[in-house]
Amino acid sequence: MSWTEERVELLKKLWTDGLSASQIAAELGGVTRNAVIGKVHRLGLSGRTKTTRPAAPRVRKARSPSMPPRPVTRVIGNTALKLNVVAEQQVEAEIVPVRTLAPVTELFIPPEQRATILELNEHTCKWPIGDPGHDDFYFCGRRSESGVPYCEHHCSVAYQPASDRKRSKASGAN
DNA sequence: CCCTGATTCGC
DNA sequence: GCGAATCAGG
Repeated sequence: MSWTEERVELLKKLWTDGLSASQIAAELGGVTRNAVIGKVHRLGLSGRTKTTRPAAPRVRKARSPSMPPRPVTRVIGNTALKLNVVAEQQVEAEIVPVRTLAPVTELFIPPEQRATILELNEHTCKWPIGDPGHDDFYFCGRRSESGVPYCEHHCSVAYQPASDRKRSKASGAN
């Protein structure tokens, strides 16, 4: 493929939007990221304005490698009641499908990095994108550390500290 | 190993 | 001008 005026314009737009060379290459199709970078230099676009994020989004590591973070069930008073309390909450959790995280601005995932559920494995990010049941539903599918369910970006989203989320203060005690 | 952009150099 | 190969870095 050649650098038509259209493709150059799209390249300029995506580059100044802060997409990486490989993402742009995927978007354009028919070119490699090397080609994109080469073109960017020839156009004199290199050295993006400071809006560029540091390569990969830095994230804190998932705490315990084996055990995913989980809301702690606090037991006040007679700890002998603990098991019952947990059991009740689990039952409730099954019938109340809620994602309480605040809406997140999704990354742009190039189409060829996206994964269907059948393509997920221990090395792929399992972050769902879109609505299940719609045909535009897919999973992030980027590389994740072995055994870690999400890529770096979605780890940082999934394990976002509670202090960063919108707080819904429970009014009454209980 | 995954990724990033930068540079070189034969075509 | 183009882009694969390579380099340097996170």
